[in-house]
Amino acid sequence: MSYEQLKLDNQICHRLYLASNGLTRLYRPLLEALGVTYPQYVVLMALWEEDRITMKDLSIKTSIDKGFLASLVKYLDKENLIEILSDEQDKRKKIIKLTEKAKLLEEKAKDIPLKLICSLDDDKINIEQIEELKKILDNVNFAINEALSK
Amino acid sequence: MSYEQLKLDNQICHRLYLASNGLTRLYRPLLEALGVTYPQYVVLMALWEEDRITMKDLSIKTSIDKGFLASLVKYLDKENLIEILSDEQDKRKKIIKLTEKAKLLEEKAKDIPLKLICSLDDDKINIEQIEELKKILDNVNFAINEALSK
DNA sequence: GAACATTAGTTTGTATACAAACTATAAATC
DNA sequence: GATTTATAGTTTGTATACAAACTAATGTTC
Repeated sequence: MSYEQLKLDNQICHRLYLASNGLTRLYRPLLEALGVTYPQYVVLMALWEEDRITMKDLSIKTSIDKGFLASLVKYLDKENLIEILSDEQDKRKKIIKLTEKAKLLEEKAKDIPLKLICSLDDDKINIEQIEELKKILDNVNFAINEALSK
Repeated sequence: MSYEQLKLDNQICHRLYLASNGLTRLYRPLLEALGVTYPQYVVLMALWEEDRITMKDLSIKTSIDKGFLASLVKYLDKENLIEILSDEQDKRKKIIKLTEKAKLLEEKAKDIPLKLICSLDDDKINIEQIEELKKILDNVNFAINEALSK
């Protein structure tokens, strides 16, 4: 007598939840070589792309909540992967800057995305599907952000 | 000088991570009416579909880790949404059973999936895309599970 | 049937994720 | 230029998420 729309198998959200958690678990052993976790790695990726940006900009770029970002940055600082500078113009702002240690890690990290894809059976997922997935997820994420900001 | 494959914009995983977190946030206000969080709601959906199953089967059905499931079940029990029976045949097993209170909640929950979809702008995401997404995610999740179990 | 291996479930420790309340600085308004 | 408002970032509390180590019951092997 269960409602069709409440069945787990009909839930797109549950599939996304499983995929996201599953990928984080797949990343774990690969990231161990860098000594960071998945969200910490996301922060590093953002900084490898654009160094010396504020907490605010880092939060926007990664879409990581400012509160959580504060704890990630605290950890990365403790691990000597970033430095926290203060903005002389605007004393509210903090500028996050990669250390040499973190810059060297980028070289070590560059093969991780490919390794992750390769660990997945390419009979099940091919390039076209990945591209299609990317496009749909961009639309979904856009719609989610729109809905959340209402 | 940043490596292309490390750019956030090229990360399929980051999109999945954002979509999953974003949807959980969108669910939050809808689930408030039930007094449960997203993972607790997943457990309820599993039980609405198939009541009186073991922790093991519940873990398989929801793909929720057994350790985490233990804490969810503990909460649902405290909230009087489930009862925990012990299997007389096999004393290791515990059987999870919905209470009347939880069965009544199903009626209240049945509109939630539609409400969630409706909160998203349908210019951005349509039915065909959702179906396509579902299909691709099934393949991705299959490949992830295969890779994780190696 | 004693010894060993397997299975079901719990506990513990650490890291995520995020709302909400907070502090400090800067900008806007009068 | 004092008052108000907005912004950048921190802290706190609660709930995920999961690995790893654990307990207790069941199966298997000799």
